[in-house]
Amino acid sequence: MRIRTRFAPSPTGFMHVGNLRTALYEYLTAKHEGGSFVLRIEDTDQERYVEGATQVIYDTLKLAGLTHDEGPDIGGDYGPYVQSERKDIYKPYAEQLVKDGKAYYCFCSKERLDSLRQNAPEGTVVGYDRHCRNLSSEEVEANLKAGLPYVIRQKMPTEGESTYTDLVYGDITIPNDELDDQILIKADGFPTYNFANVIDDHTMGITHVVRGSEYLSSTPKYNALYEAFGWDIPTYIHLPLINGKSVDEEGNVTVSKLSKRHGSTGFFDLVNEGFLPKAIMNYIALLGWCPSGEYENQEIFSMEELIKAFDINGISKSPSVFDYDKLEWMNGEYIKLMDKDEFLSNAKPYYDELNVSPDTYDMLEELLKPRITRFTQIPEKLAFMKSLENYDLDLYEHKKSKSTKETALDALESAIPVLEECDWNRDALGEAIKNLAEKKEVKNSVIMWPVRIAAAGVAVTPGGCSEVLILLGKEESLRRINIGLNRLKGN
RNA sequence: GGCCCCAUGGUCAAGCGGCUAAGACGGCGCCCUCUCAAGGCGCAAUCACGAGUUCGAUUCUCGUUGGGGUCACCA
Repeated sequence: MRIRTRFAPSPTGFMHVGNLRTALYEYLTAKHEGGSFVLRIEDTDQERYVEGATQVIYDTLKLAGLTHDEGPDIGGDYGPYVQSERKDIYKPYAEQLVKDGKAYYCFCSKERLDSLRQNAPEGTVVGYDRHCRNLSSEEVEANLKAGLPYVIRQKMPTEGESTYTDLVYGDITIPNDELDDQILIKADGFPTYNFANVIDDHTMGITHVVRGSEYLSSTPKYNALYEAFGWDIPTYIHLPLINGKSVDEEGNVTVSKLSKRHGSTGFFDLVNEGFLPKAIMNYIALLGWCPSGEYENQEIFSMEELIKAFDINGISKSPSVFDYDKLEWMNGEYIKLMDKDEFLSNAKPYYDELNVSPDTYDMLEELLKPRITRFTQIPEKLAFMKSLENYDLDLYEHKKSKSTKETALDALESAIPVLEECDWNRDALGEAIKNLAEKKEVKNSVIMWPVRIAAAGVAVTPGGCSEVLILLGKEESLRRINIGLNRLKGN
């Protein structure tokens, strides 16, 4: 059997990383077996329509590297792939069920349903009371003729229990009296999500339904539908949820569904913060799934490797906490793996902002690669290049480097003429400073420390003395060192 | 509240009756070093609790506790 999975997001304009991980697992489930990955847009909720939201979905999948084989934008043999364009196919199915005595028209008003809920005994939650389940056909006819608004509900069994098998969670059994007579067709004529989902999955030939574990307890409702139509029930793969962790003012740690208060949860929010799509996908692949065999203990995976390594048996049952620190680390790993071109194209916008000389691109890559975990950190790392801040002279004091204000003054004074004569490249600068230190019979650091401080005006710089001087250029470096010298002299 | 699911370090997690209970992130320490990183080496830190099954339970069963999910004319 050729596996077919689908990603069925609703166009809300926002792609939660949890949804994206579901999409990833759907993609991997299909691709690992050489199957098809289908994109379907679930837009049956007309009130929630958001302009341009579908584009966000396409953009996300593209950036994330999840290439769908069928979808609204590329077509396929099972279209249309947008539910609102399929509107007309759902109702006949529902009416068929009514004809078969497996569903019924319900004329209950929203108000009646609300009061039903409000009048429920305290602390309990009640479902629909099946008021219209046994209306006589005359009553139904009359109501329809009178133009009363109606929905179509499915008759659910009221006793016994339902069991199904999930590939991750095993056998799940739910008492049937927990199952409501669910609405299939809404008063606006649109199908409910549940109903459309089943019709679409079946008519699109979906073999494996991969979704979040929040559907675990409502799956029997879906199955009841498959059974009512006499269709095969798909293979279910429910995924553990992704949580976030937060600490309140009193120091209490709480874990709950990943949401904004834990940090960014939108795919594009993360991308805008500097997280690379590949790193995000790699990270969420490992959230709730663990590779085994030859891939055991591997952390960095390309999409191709994920496809090869993916195994449903490795999916865990318990929810996991989204760890931004680990994502940050992984992002840094991806940066380290970049080749020259890729690194530069990512860094270039920030370089341009600082008027970085192309002569220093290679050196900057070398300096920055181990020091950044996101490209957005570049401005902060190179802030010293922008201007010389009015730094504290105590910076010249450094015990380990054996630097004091006195030695610093002397170092700068003697370094200036040397630097003025020096070629402005790494080797020459390094050599010149070493020679100077040798001549003065001091440690290299006695010269390097104050020169770097004078040039940068901050204690922490990416790279050392020579690198800082090169980044600033000869003229600017000497200007700054002279300023440092004057300040040390007390002017 | 009913129902369903889950339970190994701070986090991701391996384990699928017998192990000094992997690995990674984070933390800490050391080395390297003109700063900060990176890198190398090392350390600390986990089987929620209680019964039962068994020669032997992290692993199997039951219960307790804790956590999560779900009970819409939302998807």
